[in-house]
Amino acid sequence: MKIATYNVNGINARLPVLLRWLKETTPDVVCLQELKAPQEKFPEAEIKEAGYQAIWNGQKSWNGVAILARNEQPREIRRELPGDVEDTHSRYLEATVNGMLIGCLYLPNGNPAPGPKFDYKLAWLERFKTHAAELIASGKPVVLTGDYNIIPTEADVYKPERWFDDALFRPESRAAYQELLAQGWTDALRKLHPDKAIYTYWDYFRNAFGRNAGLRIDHFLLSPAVVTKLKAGGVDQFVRGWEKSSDHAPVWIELAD
DNA sequence: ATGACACGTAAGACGTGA
Repeated sequence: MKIATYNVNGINARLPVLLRWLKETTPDVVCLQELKAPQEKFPEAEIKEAGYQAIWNGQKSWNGVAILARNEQPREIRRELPGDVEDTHSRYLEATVNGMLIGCLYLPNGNPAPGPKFDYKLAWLERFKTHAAELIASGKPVVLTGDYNIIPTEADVYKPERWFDDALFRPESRAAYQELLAQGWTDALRKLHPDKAIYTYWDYFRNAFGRNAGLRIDHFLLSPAVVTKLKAGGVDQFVRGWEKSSDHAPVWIELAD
């Protein structure tokens, strides 16, 4: 079973790239973030034509998440992160596919920090930690994947000193990520490649991709029942080099059946 | 310190992203 995550930065702007990537790599489950499309503008027909059934949580202009499954209908569990009825951002979607619980998340960016946007990020992280603790306590196989907007360590950024004051790398953000790991979650890509420089995002400016000036901010956190099945994982970096690419690349893991 | 690029919205810049 291959599970992938991809921040598309606009599902309709990215549709040709998305369909090409699906066709070439045929993941079984796909979590998408930054749809940047309202619920009714999701390209359901094209996705279905590609062999995927989908659930999605759209929003006009910003945010938006989706879960796709190949030849299968994802069974929706929830479309909101619990803990704040006032939160209107479409940033979380949860479903079961093949008995596996999949959480698809688009964590707030949080810049500029400090400020209200950073406060929102930290509050979202608190809610996420609470929910993650409940999920891991269930003992079920759970995969929490998406754009975390957190650079976990200095090994996950091309030039750490440039990012110390950024919301993605500030101590509060990194500490929250470590607290998730302390709950018992495993960072799948880091476990598979402990010493490798792995990036999942390269900004559009200054030829960042050509210089490999990247960040690792899209992650897979696995519950213990899933870690035992982990066979492989990586970044489809070649997709970032395509015409009209997102600034993120798809990330994937392969699990034993 | 700034801005470069891309997206959506909406019809010209502007807010946002990371």
